[in-house]
Amino acid sequence: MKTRDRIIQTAIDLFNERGMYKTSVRDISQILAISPGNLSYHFSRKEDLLTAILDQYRQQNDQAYTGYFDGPPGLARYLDLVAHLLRNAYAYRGVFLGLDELRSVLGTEYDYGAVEQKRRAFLEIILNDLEMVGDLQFVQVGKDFIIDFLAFFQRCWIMEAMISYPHLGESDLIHRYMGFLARQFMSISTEQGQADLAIWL
Amino acid sequence: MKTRDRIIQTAIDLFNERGMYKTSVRDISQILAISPGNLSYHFSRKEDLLTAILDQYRQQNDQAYTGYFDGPPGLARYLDLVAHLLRNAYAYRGVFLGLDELRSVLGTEYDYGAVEQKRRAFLEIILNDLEMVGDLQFVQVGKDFIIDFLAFFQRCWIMEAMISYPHLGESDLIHRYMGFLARQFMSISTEQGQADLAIWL
DNA sequence: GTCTATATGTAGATAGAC
DNA sequence: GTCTATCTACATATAGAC
Repeated sequence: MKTRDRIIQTAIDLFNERGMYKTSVRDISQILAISPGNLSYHFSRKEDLLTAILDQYRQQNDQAYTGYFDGPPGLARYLDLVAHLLRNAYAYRGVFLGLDELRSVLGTEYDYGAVEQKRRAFLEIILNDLEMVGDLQFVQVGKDFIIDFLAFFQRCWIMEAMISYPHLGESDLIHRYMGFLARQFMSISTEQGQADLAIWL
Repeated sequence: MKTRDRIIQTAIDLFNERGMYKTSVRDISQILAISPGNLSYHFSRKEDLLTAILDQYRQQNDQAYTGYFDGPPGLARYLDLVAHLLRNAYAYRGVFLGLDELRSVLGTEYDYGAVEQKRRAFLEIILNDLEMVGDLQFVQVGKDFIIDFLAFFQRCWIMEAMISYPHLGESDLIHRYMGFLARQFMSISTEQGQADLAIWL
């Protein structure tokens, strides 16, 4: 494993354990038994390291989406996709809790607006498909609202999870928040769709 | 105004403008034209300052709740309460974005679990009352889910707002997120209740 | 590419004079 | 209460050996 990748992985681990705020680049280099200067060679600024981590996260999410679109649309498969996305976010939770430091990167190096747009575009396609195959129906609750809800949920659940349930592990959190999501979907699911929700309730 | 209170107010302002991460105690003392040592006299650690700010925020929220409970229950009055709470959160947005630093305080000095419990207890009373007076009905969507939703929404909206819509001002954000909330309430409102939602849609 | 050594600027925090 | 002076730790940057 290349030093660059080992730095990224160790940074993710430490960010998750202690938080970005309490993790110095010295801590990272110390655990890796490399010099701070060496770390500086690979990532001249802490923000560059952050950007690299975000890129890796985004890549994993893209793969998850691609996997979904490779198969037939269906509520069960979509919920599996979301669970996959939640697990990805959990793996990078330390970064998302460091919002304050993150913002400076999101504003400049990272085109967050584009990511946001893509996510909403995907959601619209997915929901349309699920309506088409008869799993969802948007009579009482509108499609636009559900897109807003899903965007909100996917972006923020990990923060609430770490604040409100810091003692829970990954699987408990996934179960809790997928259950939350499933209950929201109850209001827009057909009878056929509701069958797919059952395992998450 | 006492120096202590001036420190708190200046800190809130700077946290909102630049974020906690990029605001040093030196910055605060410089704007106030006092020495860093003097600031340390009032708040020996930056975390103590954070705790004081959180206390003030919590006090303002408590007042808002008290104001609601002083009058008759009703969906319109409840939505006004939420709008009030959102405005409070906006006023302290810098602190909430500093989640990473916040966590160390929440875990130790600040009994966040108790605050959380109280909030959920309030929500249950409020929703029961609104059901009683005929504004809400929990047939398709359960009361427990709505409590989870409201707790999630109130805790996280400001973070999504600052990430996704950093260019919007207070009133635009309040309008947007109250609209989001109102659309969720559509699914649990009686005809009588829906009249109260109209102004937020 | 990787490392040591080192330098600079800034952070939070403390000690002691007034 | 307020100040100056100072301590320690950190992020960041650079020079130069291997």
